[in-house]
Amino acid sequence: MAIRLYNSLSGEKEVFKPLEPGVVKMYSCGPTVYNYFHIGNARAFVVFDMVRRYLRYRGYQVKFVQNFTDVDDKLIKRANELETTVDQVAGQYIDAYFSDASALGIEQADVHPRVTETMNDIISFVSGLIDAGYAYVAEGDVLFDTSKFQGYGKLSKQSLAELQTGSRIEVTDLKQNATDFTLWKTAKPGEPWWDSPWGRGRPGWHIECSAMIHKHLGEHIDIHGGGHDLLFPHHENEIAQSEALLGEPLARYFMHNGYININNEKMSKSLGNSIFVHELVKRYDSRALRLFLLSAQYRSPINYSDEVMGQMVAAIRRIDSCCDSLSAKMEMLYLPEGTPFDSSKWEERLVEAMDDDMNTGDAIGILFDFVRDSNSYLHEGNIDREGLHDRYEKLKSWLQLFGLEKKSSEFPEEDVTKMIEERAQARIGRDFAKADAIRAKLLERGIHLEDTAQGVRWWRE
RNA sequence: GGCGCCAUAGCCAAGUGGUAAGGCCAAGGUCUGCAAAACCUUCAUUCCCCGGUUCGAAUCCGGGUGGCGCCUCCA
Repeated sequence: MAIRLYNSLSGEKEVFKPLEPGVVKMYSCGPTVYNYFHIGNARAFVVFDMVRRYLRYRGYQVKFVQNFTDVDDKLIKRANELETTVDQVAGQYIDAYFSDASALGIEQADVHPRVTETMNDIISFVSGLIDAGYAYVAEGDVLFDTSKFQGYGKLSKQSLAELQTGSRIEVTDLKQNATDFTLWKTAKPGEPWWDSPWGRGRPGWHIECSAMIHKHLGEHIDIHGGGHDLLFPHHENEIAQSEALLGEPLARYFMHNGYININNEKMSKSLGNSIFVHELVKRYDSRALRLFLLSAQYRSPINYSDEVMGQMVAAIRRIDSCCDSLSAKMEMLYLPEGTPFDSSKWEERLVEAMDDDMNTGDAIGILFDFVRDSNSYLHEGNIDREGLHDRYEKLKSWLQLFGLEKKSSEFPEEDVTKMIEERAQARIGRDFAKADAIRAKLLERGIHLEDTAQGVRWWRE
């Protein structure tokens, strides 16, 4: 069985075969750190985190790089608004990225390069393009000459002629063709700058990724990812830069995730409906948000709403409940040892779903099938230690694969424990009025109690 | 104008030629001091519409209709 991935280059699902057997080099476009990231950004981060986890799950050694754009127009604008420096703004939102991403179960990449730390490599990349005849200098700016690169448009499947006629790109006097794009930009007064052979300035947007990929992963990589909106022009331009200088291919597979709508509307600044993960993780169990982001296959558009989030919270509770029940039963004394549980059929189903272009919608369906099956097993009562253990381990390994494992940081507060104990005593004395009063009191604080054969279980909303 | 995507129940979502997974919601039942959780049962004769191919189509082909994205910073 082989993994198949939809490759934006071909527009088809292709059998995944890395350049070097067993090793995957992967790059995904990270955030411009001028603000907290919103759920649209989050989808891309979660999707490629999931891709990375699954490739590892299937035995690949994955080297994953995701950048931070820490100098650009938006950052400069933001720094001016706040009357502070670009460095300060970038630093603040990089910290915020790591904390919000971690809440979403997104693992850190192997390298998180920053533009400001890659300046020498960017400058020599641009120099190389000029020397090779693919770029020209115009009044301190450096531009890529799209007419010189034969493959321009192969990712977006646009011909140069069409792009130029339909173009809304700002045509300046500096550009030889409307589709030419900036590699290096002269600094205006008050803007951050770096010395270069073309004067003081800073990199254009696209060049950083080409330079970073080259620096950290080499001349060719296996997977390049990002949101669908990056397909053109960003990734098209990266291909042009990298392949002009280094030869084909920049990446063997380009993967693009779909959009998120908010209440069936496009999320956009002008509608003022952007939703930031930084705020959302305060309202919901962050695993519910991650589950939402993985609930559909990554290329489908998904729609965010409070109703859907409510469904996700319920779904997470169903998983936790199954996990808790399995582990609670294992604590029982006098369990027969039994025989190992054969989970290979389940595993086959999951792998088949995920191998098919990371079909998390299907895979999560299978996860819930397994939850139901495990609950039935528990319900029948004919349980044994091996059966419980093996099911528990299977469930755990799947939750880890999806990044949905429960964090064990929730310790009961002392007074909660005390009240639960008090209620247990009341129940033993058959003082149900008192027991129910305590339960109601805890519920007001969002704490739900469940009486089980193994004692009281509780969870927080 | 060019390139591309999508349409499956109240909500979400799998299913790409063999007769509709799964989750949430809802109804009935079992269990429970009562709840909750869990389990069992029920919940789309039907997959936007119209043609066609086929023994057979949600799935393939043609034509509609309705949404959407990119071509400008953008996940």
